[in-house]
Amino acid sequence: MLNESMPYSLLLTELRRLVAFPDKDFLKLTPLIERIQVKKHEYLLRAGDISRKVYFIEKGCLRQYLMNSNGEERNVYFKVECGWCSELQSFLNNIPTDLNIQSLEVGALLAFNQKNWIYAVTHIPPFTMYFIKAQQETNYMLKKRLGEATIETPEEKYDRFLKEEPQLLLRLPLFQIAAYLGITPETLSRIRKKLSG
Amino acid sequence: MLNESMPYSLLLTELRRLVAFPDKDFLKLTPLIERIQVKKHEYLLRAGDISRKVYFIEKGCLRQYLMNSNGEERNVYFKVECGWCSELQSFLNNIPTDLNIQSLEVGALLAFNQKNWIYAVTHIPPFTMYFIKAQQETNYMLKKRLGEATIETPEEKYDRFLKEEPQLLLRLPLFQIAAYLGITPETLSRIRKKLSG
DNA sequence: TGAATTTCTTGATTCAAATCAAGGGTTTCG
DNA sequence: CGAAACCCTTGATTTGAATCAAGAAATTCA
Repeated sequence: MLNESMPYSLLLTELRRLVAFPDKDFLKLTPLIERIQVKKHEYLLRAGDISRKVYFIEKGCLRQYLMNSNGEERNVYFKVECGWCSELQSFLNNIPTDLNIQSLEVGALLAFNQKNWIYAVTHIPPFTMYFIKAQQETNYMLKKRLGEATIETPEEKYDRFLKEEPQLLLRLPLFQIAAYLGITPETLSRIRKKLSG
Repeated sequence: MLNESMPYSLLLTELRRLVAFPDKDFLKLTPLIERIQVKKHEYLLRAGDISRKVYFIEKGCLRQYLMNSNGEERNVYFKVECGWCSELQSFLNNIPTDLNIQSLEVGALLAFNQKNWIYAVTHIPPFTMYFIKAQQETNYMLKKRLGEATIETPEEKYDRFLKEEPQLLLRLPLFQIAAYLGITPETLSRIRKKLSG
């Protein structure tokens, strides 16, 4: 019986959060995985490149972001321990991406390359089902954030952030949070002052 | 050999856009499908309810939207012929949704209930793979729209809409487009006047 | 440790889009 | 067909957040 002290235990725990994942299937999965160490501020994917890996975070924090022609950035999401970070549009179709993935901390990642990921998703049924459910979660989060992005005031966005993702406040610089909420650092600073004073 | 004049041909065409879909698998799929006629303005899902169906549009136009506590609405997306419309967070987990799905035209839909959909995705491999790819497309679209929602000006948003989804302009009222772009109908009207004059 | 860099705060000002308001046009449907 | 409801446009006004600017604080790393 696989347990929590073994390598890959974080991944197994995450898989079992959404589906029944028999040990025998997990033993088919682990040989497909590569370990990667990342530095703070290291890039894992840059706009214009083709995504070659799907990442699972054992330790650290990644951001996925878009940049417009003026060089302004918007963070699509942050992912931390037990989260996945990928850009499948590019990864699955071998086309250049518009998105960037950057590490914001020293981190430890698990990675699948294209061949191994496609093998896993087509030959390990519980992984397939896990993946569909995980994609669905991301999808739902994005739909909600898209609605909120244009309907909420800066203060409402910050309140929601505090309520829903307070742990991120402790590990991210405020200007990254501003770029996530879609407001300027100055506005964020003023909201925080107002709420504290 | 299945062909384009049969029932469900639109669905088959769409499935084959993303994966190889053998006739024998398609014949396993079609018995799982229900046909639904919808009226203009009919609701297929309301916030607070549990989603019981996944819809494929043969004819018509659906919008998926969020409403805030002031009753203001934001359209997450519009889907037309050959598109899917669903809220899997609710559908797969049997929990109430935050989202609404409404028909904007008289329409003809194909629908899967929960039991049939889960059967299809677990027992018809090409459908599984199709679904992962379709989810990934939605995901990518949402990430891009989320970034654009907070970084672009109203005029840039309308320009992009004209460039990327011009066909929607011809079939939707302008206030629905405004609620999609995240601007007021007045602002949209002024942008259009400026561009035409 | 300390200089250099980066990040955060605060103030003054500007401006674009929201809001408020009202009239004209169009569609719906009894 | 005609009244009612809905949708779109235009104008006047307000306002909240962006921008511009500068200095303080914190962090990085040689």
